[in-house]
Order: sequence, then C-alpha cells, then structure tokens
Amino acid sequence: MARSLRKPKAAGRPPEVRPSAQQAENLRRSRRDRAVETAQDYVEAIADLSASLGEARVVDLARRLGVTHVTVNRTLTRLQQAGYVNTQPYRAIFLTDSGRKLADECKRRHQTVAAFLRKLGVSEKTAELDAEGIEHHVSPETLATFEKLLARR
Amino acid sequence: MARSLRKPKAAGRPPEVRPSAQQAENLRRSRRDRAVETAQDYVEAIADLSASLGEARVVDLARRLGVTHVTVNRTLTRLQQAGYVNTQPYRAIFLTDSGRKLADECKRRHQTVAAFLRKLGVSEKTAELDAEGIEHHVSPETLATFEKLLARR
DNA sequence: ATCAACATGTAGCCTATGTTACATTTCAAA
DNA sequence: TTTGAAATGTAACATAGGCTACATGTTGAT
Ligand SMILES: [Mn+2]
Ligand SMILES: [Mn+2]
Ligand SMILES: [Mn+2]
Ligand SMILES: [Mn+2]
Repeated sequence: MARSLRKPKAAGRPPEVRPSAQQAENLRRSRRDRAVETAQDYVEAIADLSASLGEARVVDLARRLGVTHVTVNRTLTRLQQAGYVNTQPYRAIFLTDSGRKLADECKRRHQTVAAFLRKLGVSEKTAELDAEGIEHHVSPETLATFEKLLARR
Repeated sequence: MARSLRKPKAAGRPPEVRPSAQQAENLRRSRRDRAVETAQDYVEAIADLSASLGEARVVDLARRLGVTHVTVNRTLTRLQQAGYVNTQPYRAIFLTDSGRKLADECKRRHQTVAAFLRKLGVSEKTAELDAEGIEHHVSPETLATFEKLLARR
C-alpha cells in the first residue's frame, strides 16, 4: 500500500484535472474571509453601539465583542489605518463613510442570514449564534438566494 | 450629543437586560469555531488524500490547502499534539481514530451544507466555495434542519 | 551503486489576535 | 475645586498561522 516518496511519471494521461487546485482556491478564500471577519464584527458593533448609546467607547466594544479593552485598542489602530474608523485618544470611536458602508453591508448580511435560518425553523437563539459566523462566508450569490426565498410566501 | 466618559448611575431601573453579554457570547463562539477551522480542514484533506492517493504526504497537503509545506509541517505538529494525526519524519501522515472521526463529521457537514445550497439554486461552484467557510459555523440544530429539508421532496 | 531531483525538516521572520500588569487621563461627585 | 474610580493607553508576553531561505533525507533513474 505505502506509496513511494516520489510519484512515478503518470504515463501518458493528462496530469489529472487538478481538483486540488480548486480546493486550494476555495480554502484560500475561506482564510481570506476569516481575515476580514474581525473588521466586519467591529464596524457592526460600532454602528450598533453608536445607534443605541449615541457613541461607541472602548469599554463598550470590549464588552460587546467579548475581549479585553487592550485587544480593542490595537484592533482599532488597524481599522483606522484601513480607513474604517476615526479615533482620538480618550475619545469615542466614529466610523468613516467607508466604515459605515461596510457596517451597513454587514448588518444586512447578518440580518438576512439570521432571518433565513429562522424561516427554516431554526430557533431564534441558534439562528443568531450561527449567523454570527456564517455571515462572513456568504457570497453575494448565496445571499441573493436567501433574500429571494425570504421574500416568497 | 457627546456622552460623558463616565456613565451616570442609571437611576433605579434594572441595569439593562445586557444584550451585549449575549452578543459577546455569540462572537466568542464564532472565534472559537475559527480556531478549530484549521484542524477540520486538515483532517478532511488528509482523509480525502488518503482515499484518493492511498496516503497523505506533506506536499499533497500543501497543494490541496493552498499553503507552503512549512505551514503544513508546523500545523501537523499541533494536530499530533491534539491527537488527530500520527506522523513520522519523512513518512506519510495518518489519522488517529479521533482524527478519522473528526474528518467524517467534517465531511458530512461539508457535503450537507453544499448539497443544501445547491438545492436552493445556488450554482455548483459557489455552493462549494461558500460551504468551505460555512461548514465550520453550522450548529447541530441547523445541520439537522438542513438535512431534514434535503430529505423532503 | 550513484546521485540529482524532489520531499521533508528547520531557522528565522512577519502579522493578527488574544492575554495580564501597570501607567495615565478624564470627569462625576463630594 | 479637588479627587479617586473608571476609562483609556501601553509594555510585554503568548499562540496561531502565514512566509522565504536554506539544510537534510529519500529514492527513481541512470
Ligand atoms: Mn460575525
Ligand atoms: Mn454579525
Ligand atoms: Mn472549510
Ligand atoms: Mn470542507
């Protein structure tokens, strides 16, 4: 059974239709999505807190995101460099236009996913829980499909 | 508008039903899921490669996962410590019983999610792409719902 | 049997994201 | 006006997961 270390030349036939290459692409995108999850969760939280409290403070974000204020601080530095937020020392955090736009997209995606799961019969709590993760991996095509099915009936 | 740094005492009323705490819990779980995504993708890939090639080699995994062999090596060290794989220098990688069990679960989840998306009308390619990310965030309840709906009709 | 090409291993670097411990700033209340 | 508790900032550390460059091991072909 043990295949040798080096593969023989695969006589003649085409070098396989490389399912691995497609798999790799999919996994790469999945990892790329993962990298922007943080930004999405932050701007969404900032938008929510701004709406409900009037402004978003570091402590509020930390509580809401379930991390320490240190983590929030460092991430905000990155988000500012990325152009999503404006911060000043000891002041509240505000979204840029770009950040607000991202937040709106995220909120819409989040709500669509959650609503879709509920419509399938998934419990309120589980729908909200799963949506928090799934929202970052739903392509525009899939999101459109969800919305179409939500509109029906 | 600018809320003061320190909040006033919130006279009398209960200290709000803490939606933040629930949000934080959801986000924490989402991050926890993220942390095990790697393990899941690896054991799934190892199982696939073992089935199609007879064994899983580091280069095959690197190609399939879309990373370098260095990354594969280090991750395999962690997976071995976690008890999912057995490795020996310069030899193929094998799943432990625990690893095989995890791989089976992942494969089932992956297939269910992909099949469900296809059934909704999502294109083959997009279904596969989205499933690669979504699979890690689908709770047992949601998975069961998907399966039930797949069985119908 | 030799050996070069490929597979595998390792050293050292990076970023993202989490933590605890401690320093500094702000402002509501005394 | 003073002041101390809460908020915010910062230093130092840890782990996961990427990478390049280079060293070492294996084995199919010659
Ligand atoms: Mn989320
Ligand atoms: Mn969300
Ligand atoms: Mn995956
Ligand atoms: Mn998968």
